[in-house]
This record gives sequence, C-alpha cells and structure tokens, in this order.
Amino acid sequence: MAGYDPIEVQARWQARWARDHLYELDLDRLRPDEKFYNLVEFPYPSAEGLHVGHTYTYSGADTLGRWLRMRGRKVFQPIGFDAFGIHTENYALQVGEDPTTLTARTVERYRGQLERLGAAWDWRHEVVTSDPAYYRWTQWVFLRLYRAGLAVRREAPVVWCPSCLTVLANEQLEGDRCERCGTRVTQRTLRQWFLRMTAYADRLLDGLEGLDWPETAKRLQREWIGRSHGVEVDFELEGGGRLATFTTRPDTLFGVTFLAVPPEHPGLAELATADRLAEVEAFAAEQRQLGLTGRERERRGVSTGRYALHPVTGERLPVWVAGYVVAGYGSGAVMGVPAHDERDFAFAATAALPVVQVVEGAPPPFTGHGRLVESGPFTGMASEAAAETIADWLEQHGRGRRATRYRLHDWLISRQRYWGPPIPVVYCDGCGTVPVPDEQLPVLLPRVDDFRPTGTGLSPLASVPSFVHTTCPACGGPGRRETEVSDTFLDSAWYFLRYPSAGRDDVAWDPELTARMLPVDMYAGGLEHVARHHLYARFVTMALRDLDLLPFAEPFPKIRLHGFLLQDGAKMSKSRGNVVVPDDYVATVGADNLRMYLLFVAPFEEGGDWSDAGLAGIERFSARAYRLIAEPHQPGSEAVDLRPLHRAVATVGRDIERLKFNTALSALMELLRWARQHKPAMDDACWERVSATFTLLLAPFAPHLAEELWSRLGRPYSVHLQPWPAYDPDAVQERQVTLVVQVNGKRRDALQAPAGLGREQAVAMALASERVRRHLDGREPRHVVFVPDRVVNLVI
RNA sequence: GCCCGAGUGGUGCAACGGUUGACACGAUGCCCUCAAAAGGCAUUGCCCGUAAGGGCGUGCGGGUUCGAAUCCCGCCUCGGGCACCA
Repeated sequence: MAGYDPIEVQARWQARWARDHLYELDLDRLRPDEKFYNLVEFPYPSAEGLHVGHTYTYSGADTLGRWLRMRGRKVFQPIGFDAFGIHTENYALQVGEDPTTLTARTVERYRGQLERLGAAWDWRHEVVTSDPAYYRWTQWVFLRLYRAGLAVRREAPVVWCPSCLTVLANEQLEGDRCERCGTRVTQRTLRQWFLRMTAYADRLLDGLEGLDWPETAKRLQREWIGRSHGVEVDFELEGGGRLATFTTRPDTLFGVTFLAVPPEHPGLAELATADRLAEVEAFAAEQRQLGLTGRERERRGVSTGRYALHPVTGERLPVWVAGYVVAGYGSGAVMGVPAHDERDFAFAATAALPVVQVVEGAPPPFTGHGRLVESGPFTGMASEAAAETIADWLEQHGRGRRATRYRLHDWLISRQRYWGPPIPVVYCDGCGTVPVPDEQLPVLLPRVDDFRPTGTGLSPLASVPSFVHTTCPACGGPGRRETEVSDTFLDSAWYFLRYPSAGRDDVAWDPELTARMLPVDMYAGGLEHVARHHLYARFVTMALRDLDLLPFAEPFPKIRLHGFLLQDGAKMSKSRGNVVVPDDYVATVGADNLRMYLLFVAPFEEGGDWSDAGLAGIERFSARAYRLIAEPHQPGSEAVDLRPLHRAVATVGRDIERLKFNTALSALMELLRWARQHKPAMDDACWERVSATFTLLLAPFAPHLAEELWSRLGRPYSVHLQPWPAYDPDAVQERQVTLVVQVNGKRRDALQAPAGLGREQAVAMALASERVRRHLDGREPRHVVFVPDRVVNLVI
C-alpha cells in the first residue's frame, strides 16, 4: 500500500472543493440565527508574501469555522486584500514598479497562498480595497461622514520624516524614529482632513462594557481613549489676557507655583515680554524642531517674563515655556504643582521654582491623597472632597469649569501619497469645498509616471493637471480636486460591511442582507490592531448607525486575539532573518501538517515558539492516522467499550470552542493511540463507528487528510458537510477512578476505586491501605477530608 | 517610569484549590532489518538506594488552607503595550 503523500492529497481535494464551490454560501437564504460570520483580519499583499503569522491566525479561525459548520451553523468566512496603503506603495517604490500592476501580481500570489492553506474561504465575496469597485464606496463612506460634519479640514501638525521626505502614519513610527530609515522624525504643520472621532469618545469608551473581548483589548482601547475628568482653571495674566489650564487635581490649587505652556503654544509672541521674546522664540523653535518625541525626558524651559495671578489668592505666578508640556491636549497649558506632580517637581528642580506642599502625606513629590494644608479656606479638608468643593468655588466665581478631556485625537486621514483612494472633494473659488456627487464616484486614481512622494507637502497627484483640473459639481465652473488620498485604515474600517454585498455596484451594502449577516460573530485578530483598526471600525460603524445606514452600533461584539509566533524566543523579523515562510512548509510537509503544528505548539491566544523539530511529531501523527484508516480492517469479535471515543468527542469539541486547539489535538492523539491498539479486536460495527468518528474529529484541523480518509472509508463526499458526532454524556463518565489518599496533606497512596464511592467506603478503603497505615503510625485520624472520586485526606 | 501577561522536566507545553508534568519533541534501551532509514514497543522530573522505599520539586521569600502551579502580600526575571495627556 502506498504511504501518505500530503502534497498529492491536498492538491487533489483543493481542486475538487474549488470545482464544487464547497465553501460558498447562499446568503439569500440565510437566517440571522443560523449564520456565523467568521471574520479574520485581511492581509495587505506585500512583497514578502503571506507570513506564517497569518497562517497561524487563519488556521485557528478556520478550524473554529469548520467545527461550527459541522455543528450546523452556516459559516460565512470571507477573505480579501487590504491592498491600498503605504506598505504596498513603499514596496512599489523600492522595486520601481507601478503599484497597480504590482498589486495585481501580489494579490494573485496571495490568493494562491491562501487557497493552498486549505481554509474554507468564500472566494465569491472577496474584496480588494484598491479596486475602484471597492474604493468607490470608501469614498462614498467618506462623503456620508463629510455630510454629517464628521469629516473636516483643518491645519494641524503631523509627523514628518526628513529623510524620506514624507508624512508618516503613526503606525509607521518606532518610538520617535522612521520605521523605514531610522531617521528621527520632526513635525510639520499642514492643512489636513480629519475624521472627528473625538465626538464619539464617550460612546467608544462606554460601549466597551458590553463587548465580549479579551480584557487586555478593552484596556488598551480604554487607555487609548484616555478619558479624564477634571477642571479647567483660568489664570488672569498681568497686562491682560488669561490662560486656561486643565487639571485633574483641583485640590492641589494652592500648590501652584508656576504655569507652563508648550513650545507650540499659538500665542507665544504675545505672551512673552519684550525682553524675553528672543530667547523664548529661540527655545520654542528648537523644541518644535525636535518634536515632542525628540525632546527626550530633559526638563528644559525658559521663562516668558509674564506673570499670572492665582485665581484664589491673587499670588503672582511666573509663566514658563516648557518642553515637557504636550501641545494639543486639554487647554494647552498646565498649572505647575511641583509638590504633587512628579513632572512638575522635576521641572521645578531644574528651573529653581518653589515647591509648596498642600496635601499631607509623604515628602514631595507626593501624588496621593490626604488632608489639605496651606490651602486657605479649604485647609483641613480631605483632598477628594476638596477637589469637588474647589471646583464648585471656581465655577461659582467664574474662574473655571468642570471639564472632561481625552487622549484620543481626531483621526488624521490625509496622506500626501499616491496609493490610496483620492479624497472625493472639489475646491471651487465660488462655492468653496464641494463634495463630489455620489453618481460621479469613483474619483479614479489616475495612472502616473512618477508616484514618488514629493516632499513638498503635496501629494504626487498635485502634479497631474488632468486630475487636478475639473468642473465644480455645484456651479459648473472651474474647480480643483483634492489631491490627497485617505489613510488605508479607512479602507479597512468598513470592509466587513462590504463582504456580504461584495460585487454589488448599486449599493455599498445591501440593507436587508446586512441586517441578516451582521454584526460579525467572531473576529480573530491581533493585539496590534486593537488601538487602531478595531477602534476606527467601531467609530465608523457608530457614525453610520447614527446616519441610519446600519442597524447596529458595534461591528465586533466578540473578538479573540491570537498570540504571536516566535522563533528562538524572538519575534520573527526580516532583519533577524528568522522569518518562517509558510509556502515552504505547505510544499514540503503539506498544509494539514503546518496547520496542526501551528495549533499544537501553543495555546492559540498565547502564541509560542516555532521549531522545525516539533513539526516531526505532527507528521508522525498524520501518517499514523492515515495508516489507521487506510489499512484494511480484519474484523475482530469484540464490541470494544467505546468510552474513550465518547470522551474524545466531548473533549475535542469543548477545546475547539475554547480555542484550546493544542489540547484538542492532544485528545485526538490519545484517541488515535487507543484506536490503533484496539482496532484488531473490534468487530465491524465497532470499527466503522470508531474510524468514522475519528475522521470527523480530525476534519476541522486537517481538512484534506480527513477528506481523503472519509473517501477511503467509502463514505459520501464531503466530510466537511457532515454533522459533528454526538456523544453519550453517560459514557463520558469514568467507571474507575484513582482515589488519592493523603496523610496530613501528603500523598501516600493511590487506590483504584469505582466511581461515585461514598465517604464511608472511601475512608474504609483508605484505612485498609498498608502504606497509609504505615504513615498513620497507629494513630486515629482527627479529621477526614473527602472529595468524591478524588481525594481522602487523613489528618492526625 | 507606568500598565498588562508569563515564569512548571533537557525542550514546546498540560493540569474545575485535590495524583504536578497529559500530549509532543529530544534522549536511552529493545524489536524489525544483512544494514540503515522508516516503523513498532518500553523507559525518561531531580536526589539517595541493588531494591522495597524515602526525600525534594511548578522563579524567590512569606501567608491563607486539611491540601496551593492555582488564592493573598512582597520581590526577581522575561515578554508585550503605553510612553511626559497634567
């Protein structure tokens, strides 16, 4: 008999599945209660090809999906390509090829790779975000947000790489350096398009409560949104004007010894006194050049020469420009309380500013709470209560107001790049900013000879006259197109809405279909996307819901995060040269073995270490499984006790549901060993049951092998259309248990006993044990702990 | 610096507060073979002991409990996230 050839087997069945469209669903007939929208994060088709990290996630999600399918759910498992964006464009720049032709090739390659993994993708619903048929609707989504006042254009500082001559997305930063060239980034101020995500800060935060997400994911979003409740305190300036500061600790108001503004402060020239102006501007210019991240942790600053007046005491307080103050947060200025804030304390030390302790506790800097001292009428109060009282006082006297602040910023979607959807807006001298009408979508990205970033702050599209010059949709006069493209994260912020309706050219998504198919039932994703993609998608979904374009506000009620696959304890990376390429393994050991190995090596949600050595165990397992089923059965005479089979069905199902694929596989391995041992003794009925059940349990993990075995068993195609086997709950119960006997908590014997033994008999058995008696040393137990079917602990 | 997560055999890892080490890798021995590969079977936490048996053992130090890898407190190490958000 020929041995198991995983490569031949996978090729044959993949061809058959594709021919039969086995994994395509008829969405028209689907009820919301039977569908299961099984979503994975779609890849961006970059140069390197599919990473083994993708393979890892997709293996887990696909195994779950296949199992749910066998459990009777109609599993919708689409896939697509996040093909726009800087990653793709950078590679195109590197090889000097037009991104359009390049993307066509890489997408094709990815399709092949994804296909060969043997996952149950529904290719009929594929989306490619760089396809005009897709980005037409990305532009449409933008226009909905624009019309709702959620897309606005305003001037703002952005991160700039002086070496690559381009704006960088935040996700392209490693600390304060450009991911690509390692150059330290600077800031630049440009007129930009923003999506007003901060308008949804509260709902994004509060909505987390009801989501079935890992706690770490919720925490990350919570911290990213960063809501703080506090008070905005006004300080009158000597010589006129006032400075508003934000604080979460109004109870420390009497400890203020200075005010500080960031180097980016807009009114700096007016703030500084004449004699200080030159120094202030020099310092601010230098600090702005460094950018916030370039300033390190040094505590530098210069005095503006200006003084502010304390709102309660009227005391004169110097106003400083300080590098550590973050622009763009709160009111843009802080009240310096060195005694009760570590940063202010450090700054006060270098600037020789006084430290006044007003909360009792440890020596400064003391950031805890306590009784107020030296605080005028509020002295003696507990600081928590004082915070409220002082806030009231400020509000009553018109010197401040309660306020809520967020770390979350509006989403900067402008990119001075080529490879993205043009932002669908026309500028007209007469009409101003005019949105492109829906019927004129898509605004096509023109083919250009030179798509290199210009370094001028303008997109390469700005130098394409045929693109720029257009007709104003409002008045018919001459107009200029917006030449920026939108962030690639906007493409992916709504792609899951498109999948069911993919291919429709009349709507972005069909309302009736969407109501039935969404939201997503399970999203298998990565931690690195939580504070970006998942957040953007939630924001866009909420906004669309408010526009009555969607019947739900949360796109991903359930998310699970895969762990990371390491190599030799280190993250795989090109620079380390330790990237595992899945293709190589699919071609040598086969997709089934690769999938199972990835799932076996570690718990799915924790990740683990890749090792070629470990793969051998899985290959052996597959080969044994193949031999078990493929080798003919010489019937024995016994109706073998099938309890182990029932237990395996229970365990494997339970563990798949919990995403504990590693233990599910070990249960399958145990079942295999048991089946091999007992096969010769089994009568025909018994063997049929065992061989079929084993194959069904294997199907979610090793779809090709299981299909092959199923066909060899003479069963009707396809194993993937079969129901998951049932088990008898009674048969799962053990008949015999190991009863551990402890003396004073130390294990002294292990007795074989019938399950369900009562206390009396168990204790009697324990006392009868020779080993136990030796340790009892003739004494009577004072106290006996009995855990049924587990433990008898005799305490003397 | 702050916030999470994790520390268990030579290795990856498994264990509702109840036999620590399932499953697998590796190693050792044996079977098969002219031989090797493949395959099969067995052993495999550490220490003492020929053995029976005993002692120790889940990063470290305490605690709770009849009983702790698991719960609590304090440390150490590694991994990840955020990095001056007042």
